[in-house]
Amino acid sequence: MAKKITERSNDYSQWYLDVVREAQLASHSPVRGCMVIKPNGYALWENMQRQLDDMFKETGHQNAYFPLFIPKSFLSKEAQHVEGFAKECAVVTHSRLINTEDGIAVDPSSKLEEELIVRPTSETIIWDTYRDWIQSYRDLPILINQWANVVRWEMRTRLFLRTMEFLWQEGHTAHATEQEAREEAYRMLEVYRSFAEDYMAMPVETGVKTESERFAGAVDTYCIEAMMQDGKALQAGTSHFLGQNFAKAFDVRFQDSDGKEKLVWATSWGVSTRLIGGMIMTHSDDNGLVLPPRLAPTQVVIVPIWRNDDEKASVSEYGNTLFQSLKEAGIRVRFDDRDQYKPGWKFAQHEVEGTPLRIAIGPRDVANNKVELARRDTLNKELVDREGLEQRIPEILETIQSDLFKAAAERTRRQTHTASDYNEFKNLLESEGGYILAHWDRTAETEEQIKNETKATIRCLPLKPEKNPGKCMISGKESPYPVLFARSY
RNA sequence: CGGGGCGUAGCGCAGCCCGGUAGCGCAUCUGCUUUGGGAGCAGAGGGUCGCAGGUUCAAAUCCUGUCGCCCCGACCA
Repeated sequence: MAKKITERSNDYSQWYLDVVREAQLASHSPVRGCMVIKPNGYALWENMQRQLDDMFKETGHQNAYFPLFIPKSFLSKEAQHVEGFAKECAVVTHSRLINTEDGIAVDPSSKLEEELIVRPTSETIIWDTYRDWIQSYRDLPILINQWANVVRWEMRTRLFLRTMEFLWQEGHTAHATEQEAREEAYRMLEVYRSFAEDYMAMPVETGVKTESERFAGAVDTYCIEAMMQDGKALQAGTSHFLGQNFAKAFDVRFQDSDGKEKLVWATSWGVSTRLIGGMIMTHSDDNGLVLPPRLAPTQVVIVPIWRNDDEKASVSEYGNTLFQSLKEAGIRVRFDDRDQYKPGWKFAQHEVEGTPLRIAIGPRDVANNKVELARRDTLNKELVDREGLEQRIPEILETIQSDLFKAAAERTRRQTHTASDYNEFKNLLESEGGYILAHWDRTAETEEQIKNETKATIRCLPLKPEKNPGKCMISGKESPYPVLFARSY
């Protein structure tokens, strides 16, 4: 009778798909690698958007919107950038369809003079535009964000974690000095860290990427990395210090206060619907989705129970009053009084959909002035007084929020290991998975070798490293501090 | 791009080997009884069996081709 969710221990990948389906977050579309984000999933994204957007505004950014299509010539202006994205671009070549005997076909006569790229990211078109916006240091900084969809022609896709089209935000900023741009990149990384930890309840490691993992066209890529329950790491957000690479490529100069003409300094930063995948894999269990209260579309669901019309009348009134009162207290609450479903069905459904807190009320509770509270994260049930719920429930929600974070942080700690030599490294990777801190000589060759031999990559060089110099586990050369390895999504 | 799987009712699937009236569960609709962890009974509606050829008296089933999606590996957020 229970919903068919594969157990995590049995098949983690299938479990993930089952949760996404049963929680009604998204479904596969007829188009390979693309998904339909269903209302439950989109509501979650909207809550993330709202919070992030506030945080961007708080740090001085404004939203704008740039085109979906990018002239092919733009993309080739920055050498590293085009190299990084060339292999995964959707290209628009024609503008018209015609009817033929076999149905519909591309009209050969509608071939575009200049082909258009569906944006994989917007640096190029934005920097082409910024050139016109910037003349003087007085025009700087430019602090812009855009909410958009992007397309990357991926070989292998997974709902939310990697889809060919995904939703994201991309911030693009222009600055007069290197220091200012670097500070911006750090600032936004911190915004991401705080969003991940304080709202998603997902503990993250902050760090800087190695050259091979760096964003194409960036000087430095900073990231937040999160550890999933199956021991694989997820890159959850990135913030790039772009140096003057795009300013050079698009000839974006400004006249500084000293009268000299200079190249502009840049950053870009983004998080995507991938965060939803990360959140699922951070908190959910074999019963389905578990959501942090701060982002849950519905924080509290009230399920009424009755056997006859009299009970229905009294329970409905009791429930409705509670509903109104919680709503006025600013809680995202739903009174699920649908008559076509029985209470047991609703319990199970809200559980699989991850609603953080359930309130059940029946005739007994009405008589005793009580309600039954059930926490989604712990599955604990408790009979409590109706009195004072308006104050108590926000507290419980915050407790759930912080308990989720603590549990995930504790799990991540357990999944973080230290390897003193390569053998131990490989053994840990096979037996435990998770993060492995190990010494590395900072050469691309060693990094490559480890990746080829173990499939583990350097997730990042932690921004706040342990201060214990050592020797690279491969080459034996000096390493100022251990770096973070893991297999990843 | 390799390897595997799948396409049959809204969803999940069986049927295919061995050709012979297209089925099951869930969902939907009607009625009655139910409601503190996914209700029961009775009845009803719903299908170009992915597509195109072929074999045959007869094809979901056999043959050939083709399209698509999913999963696992090589690239990436």
